Amino acid sequence: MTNISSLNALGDPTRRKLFERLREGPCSVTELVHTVEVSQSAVSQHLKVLKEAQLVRMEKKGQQRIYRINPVGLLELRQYVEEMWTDVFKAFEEEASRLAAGKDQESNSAG
Amino acid sequence: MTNISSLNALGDPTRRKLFERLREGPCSVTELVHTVEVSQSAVSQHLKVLKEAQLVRMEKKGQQRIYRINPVGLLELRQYVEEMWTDVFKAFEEEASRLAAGKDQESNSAG
DNA sequence: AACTAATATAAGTATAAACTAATATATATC
DNA sequence: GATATATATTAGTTTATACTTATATTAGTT
Repeated sequence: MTNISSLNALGDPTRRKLFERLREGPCSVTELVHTVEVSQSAVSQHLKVLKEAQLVRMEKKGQQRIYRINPVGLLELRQYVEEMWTDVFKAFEEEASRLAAGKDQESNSAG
Repeated sequence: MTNISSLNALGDPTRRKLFERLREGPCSVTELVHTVEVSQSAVSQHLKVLKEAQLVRMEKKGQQRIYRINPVGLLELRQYVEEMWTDVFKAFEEEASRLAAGKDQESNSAG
């Protein structure tokens, strides 16, 4: 569970920009290069990372390489976050009712 | 939208471990140090990053500092992912029906 | 086959970030 | 107030990674 590559991949702001550009629709590498301020080489390297995280996939079209979002990685990420969210929400609900019942138990035991 | 600090914070595997430990419940820094294989100093630094991303919050208890998950950052992350997911899902539905309707339009226009 | 366009890969460099050791701070206890 | 415990912060080092330049690959064009 800890080794969730999509989180790692989206940790970088340039990759996030690329990913968010792709959310608008599939496009070529050259187009993607225009959306960020790094070299074509850097973009290709970022795309590789995103691809390995299954956040994007690639399709050949003539000389072009068309990239688009791959739902697999995003789904993985989504499930991770949802699981977290459910747990945290549950924990907070429990704590809230605990506090509502008897708030100053801890301060009593301390002082 | 691109500058989402929770994604950045959870990009690091050590911080993810700490965060996931906290999901099980609040605990002190010393306890957190035991869950990872880095120094106490490193843990404190990671906690600082997580705190700045509003993924955790801290509360004093005697000499101890009790950390727990802060839903704010997680909610932010959740919303980001959900928005992505919705868009991507929609795009894929559209594309699927487009493919079902007339699959070989592109190959016609190319050749 | 030579040439161009689009992209990927390799190699090296620069930068950021994670880490450690040492020290400072805060709280508690004697 | 001295001492111990828990944690934060500082400074410096190491490591990872993002980046660039140059080159290789792949596909299309003449």
